[in-house]
Amino acid sequence: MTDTARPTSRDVARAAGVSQATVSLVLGDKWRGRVSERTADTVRTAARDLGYRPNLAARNLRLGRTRTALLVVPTITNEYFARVYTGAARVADDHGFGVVLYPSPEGVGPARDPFGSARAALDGVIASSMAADALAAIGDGGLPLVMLDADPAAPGPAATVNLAIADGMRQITRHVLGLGHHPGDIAHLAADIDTWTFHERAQALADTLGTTPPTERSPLAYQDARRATERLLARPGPPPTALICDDDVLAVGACKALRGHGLRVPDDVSVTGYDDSALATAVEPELTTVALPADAVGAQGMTALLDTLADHPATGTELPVRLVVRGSTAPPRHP
Amino acid sequence: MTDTARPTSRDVARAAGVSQATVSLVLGDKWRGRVSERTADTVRTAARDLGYRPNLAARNLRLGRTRTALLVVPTITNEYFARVYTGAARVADDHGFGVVLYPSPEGVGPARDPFGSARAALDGVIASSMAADALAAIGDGGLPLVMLDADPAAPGPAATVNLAIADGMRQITRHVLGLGHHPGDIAHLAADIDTWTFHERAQALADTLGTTPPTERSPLAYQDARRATERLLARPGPPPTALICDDDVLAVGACKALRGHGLRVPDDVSVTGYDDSALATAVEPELTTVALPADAVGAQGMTALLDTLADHPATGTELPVRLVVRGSTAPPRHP
DNA sequence: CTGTTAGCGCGTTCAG
DNA sequence: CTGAACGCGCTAACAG
Repeated sequence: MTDTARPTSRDVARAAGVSQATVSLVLGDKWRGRVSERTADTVRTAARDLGYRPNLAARNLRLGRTRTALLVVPTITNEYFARVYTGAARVADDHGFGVVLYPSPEGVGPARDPFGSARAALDGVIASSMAADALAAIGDGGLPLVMLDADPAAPGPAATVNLAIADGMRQITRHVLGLGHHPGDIAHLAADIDTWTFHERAQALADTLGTTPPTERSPLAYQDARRATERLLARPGPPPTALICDDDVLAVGACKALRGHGLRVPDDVSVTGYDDSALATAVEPELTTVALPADAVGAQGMTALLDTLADHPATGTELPVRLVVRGSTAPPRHP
Repeated sequence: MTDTARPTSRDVARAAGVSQATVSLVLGDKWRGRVSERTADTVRTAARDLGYRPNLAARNLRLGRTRTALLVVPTITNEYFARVYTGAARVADDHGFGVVLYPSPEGVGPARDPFGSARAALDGVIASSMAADALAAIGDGGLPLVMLDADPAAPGPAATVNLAIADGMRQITRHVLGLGHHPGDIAHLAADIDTWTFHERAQALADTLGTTPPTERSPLAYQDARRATERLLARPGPPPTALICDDDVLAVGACKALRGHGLRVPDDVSVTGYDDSALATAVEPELTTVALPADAVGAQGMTALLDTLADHPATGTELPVRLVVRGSTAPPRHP
């Protein structure tokens, strides 16, 4: 009988012999001292018997808010964003909010109308790791916006939650230098993505090395990273003794390419990742990388949005990151 | 100026000097021969100038449908589900629908009120790879339901889209047997998840081997798979010469454990995965596995839901899978 | 303690 | 060809 028309609150009222308003009060849990215990129970029973579910569209229209936030991410195939979502969803749930995930179709580019496609009616938007122009498209929605892992100097968003991306890159670079690698022997496998987070990494790396390292760019996929690494190895001169990668995925692809050229990790070439995804400990050797508190980012982002919605002054935050040393880095063979 | 109240269709009407109805007709693209070209243009201009966006809640309430489907998945940290989503979203978009992703919080267990948490108002639900009892919770919503990768015999859903899971397991098992592995030397690293898809795998494996292999169960995570494999190796008697895993993630964890015990893959032990995720070619050696047409599953699922919504008779489908032979399998050392 | 009333913003009649 | 009027289902005021 799934074809039965859905009962409305009026149906419940009729069945319970009360008015719609009473139903609303009882089911909305605001009847303390306004409706008799017995009447309340009648209403609840009637609702249950009819299988009543409030019509969200009507409720949203009436209340003018939906208790729903949109989380815009560049891609869904990435553990980091899954963890951001988890953190955001947890906080949201604690406040009776829902989170709808919107993977920006163009990857990192301008989100093509998130408000049309993610058809939900929204109270606010959280956007993670988006390019600046994508931000513009989103900011246009007129909704409160919290940016995650994006340029804190950018205008528009009500609040920003950031990671100490540059600090992480400095830490890992110093770790490699500390192992005895010469600045001139270090190369950079960069993500071919035009966002703040990756600009930061390149900048911090160059700053810490005191020079701009040989760099190849690659999309965030194993095969691409492999090819990019091969381009790096094909350059004239001796191969680097250490390869600093913008992401664990790139690092894994790099390891494959190096191995394919008869180079051993970490004996011949040290490799570092960034993110500390599950992948980092799945491969051999395990990756030296930078751990990111992804769920804290999501949680803080949702908290900031909730604060904004409640007219509390939301501000910018920066979360620390942590160097994780594992087996993919070692002193250079010829110190 | 983000604090400006959002303009309504009435505001647009006022600005354009026409009535609300005219605005609705023009913006709804149903004005051919009912509104003058010039008036229509005035309306469109006014709407653009004001930055008008129709209020979804009101529209949904009026129309009684939301053009939104919910896709329920057991976990978001999985490439397979990301691909299912992509396929579903593509088809949905072609039909003016949106897809909201709902990662069932309890993993595979009963989804705790997907209609409350995924606050969107919904026209239908697509659920992938869910346990039977979770299905019950969802089916209760009274919404059209399409099940993906679930027991086709289960009652309830309007339609089912399935993979030839058993066939895939038969193919990969025959491949291993064909390499010369003895049925008694083959072990099974099973997913510790109580769903149809994994029951099928175990059943098909046992059927093809003609016997129930030594089995360890593990959650879908590298570390767990590693420990499970160690338990397998700790069993009395000679180690297996081939290890058939329910998933690529398990296979990768197994490879780590084997290597830790001084066993080489595939020389000492052959290992197989299932899914053909990006991971399968990221590790060394690359995994022999079964490729799943995940986006086709999502696309078919959405098509079936759309058909159901349009009162077309939707039926069950089964999609073929494909064995992919790579470097992780080889003949046993002592044939 | 309970019922009546009004209106959220939209799309769709029906009368002009 | 256009505008006025109605109601989707719900909840917040207010009246009894």
